[in-house]
Amino acid sequence: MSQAFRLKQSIEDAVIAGEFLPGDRLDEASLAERFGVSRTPIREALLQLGAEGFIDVRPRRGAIVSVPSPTRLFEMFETMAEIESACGRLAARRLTPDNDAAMETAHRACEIAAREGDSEQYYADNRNFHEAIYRASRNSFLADQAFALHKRLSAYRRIQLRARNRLLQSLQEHAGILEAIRAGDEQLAATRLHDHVLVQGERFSDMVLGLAGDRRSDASSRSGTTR
Amino acid sequence: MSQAFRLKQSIEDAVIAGEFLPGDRLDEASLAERFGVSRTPIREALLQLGAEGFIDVRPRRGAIVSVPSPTRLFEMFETMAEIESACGRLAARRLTPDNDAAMETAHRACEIAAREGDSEQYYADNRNFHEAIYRASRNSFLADQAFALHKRLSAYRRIQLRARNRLLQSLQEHAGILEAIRAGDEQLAATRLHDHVLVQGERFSDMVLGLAGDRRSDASSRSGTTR
DNA sequence: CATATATGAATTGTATGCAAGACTAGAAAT
DNA sequence: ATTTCTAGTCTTGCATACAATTCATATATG
Repeated sequence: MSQAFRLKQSIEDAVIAGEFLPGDRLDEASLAERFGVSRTPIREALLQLGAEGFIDVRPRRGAIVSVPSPTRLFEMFETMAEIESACGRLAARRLTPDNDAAMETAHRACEIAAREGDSEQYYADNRNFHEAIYRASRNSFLADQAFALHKRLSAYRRIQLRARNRLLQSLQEHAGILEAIRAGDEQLAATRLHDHVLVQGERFSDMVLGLAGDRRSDASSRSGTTR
Repeated sequence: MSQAFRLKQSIEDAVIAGEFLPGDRLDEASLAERFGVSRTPIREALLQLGAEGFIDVRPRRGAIVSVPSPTRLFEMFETMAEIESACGRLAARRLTPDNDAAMETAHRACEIAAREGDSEQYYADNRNFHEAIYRASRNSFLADQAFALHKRLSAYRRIQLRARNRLLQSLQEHAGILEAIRAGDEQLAATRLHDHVLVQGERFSDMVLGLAGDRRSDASSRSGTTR
């Protein structure tokens, strides 16, 4: 599986790098030619990426880079916010000097990139910072989940960071998150991470989602409670 | 992919049903014979299951049903606890009459199974109850993640629920969770769900730690029992 | 002119064959 | 007796071939 594994990584990298955009078709034959292999390991790589949710493999109709609907995208970011919150909560509870130092290093790198306004560099350093938090949760499984989702959202996060002053605001939020984790304040760390990821999207998504069904506008939804 | 997709489902079901125990080898040739297909779709199914974390495909060394270490298992349950907390928090915020009714129905079913001490039935109804909460988060992506992890842990959860009085305690916890969600108390719902899930994890990892040492030999010696 | 249909091209799904790495068992050596 | 080496067998990884389905284009029909 050496071949297929490398291919999976390569294709995933290409998608993350933006070489294939959401909606682009991932044709088995051309990928096979591009990488100089047969279709078999290409298929295996694509199916694995499909299982991870990275791409969309539709039976008999080929694979495309996933195109989440706006609603789905909100949901993904909201989930990311919840998972990062969890990481921050655990990090605040279990912080070790090692993890503290790693976060500090990553934060410093972000600081430099932000000062220089290098959004491409900030994008990379930002990822390292968040990864440091995932690891600081001292739950490698949770960290894996967080990292996987982070990768899936990278295309959209990148766009988000294009805005210039968003860089400095992001950095400031990072400082606040670090502070809360170091203070061992689980609740605060969780809240700040949540807001950092979701910014103001949460209230908006609540609103959007609320349109679908009747919100719990009190009385009516609570009428049939205990019995 | 019709073939491969069915196979993926079948193999996953077999693993969940306990037909293949953790540590068991998933040989391509015998699976191919069993399902009357060639190795190709079998390989594709296995690789997908591997990407989802259900099984462990080691390059050139074949696939086995994952055997998480006690530490890993605890991490998985802790992650499950965090994800379920998140579902509960959102459910408390967004509860609709539909979702409320679905949870109520599932809860009633659990009640009956618990009273009759039917742990196999409770196992199924319990799953429905938790799924109802996932859906009540009104975040289908989060719900998908929750359900996927729930499936991965099913083998361990099932064993856990064997303990008789655990059924009644579990039911009581369910009631408390429902109450908190209906009251719109996000924090309480999250805490109660967290504890509900993590208690299972802790109990189980205690159990695993108790018989830790033989691991593999234990799994293989039980492979003929099937129930 | 629009819609429906049919035919050919392109693409995916599965089977098979072969090469290469991993496992097993037995012999040799300490 | 234990360990190391080696030969043979078994399993996986990849390529190729063929079958089945979808897609595209052109033609026919109202």
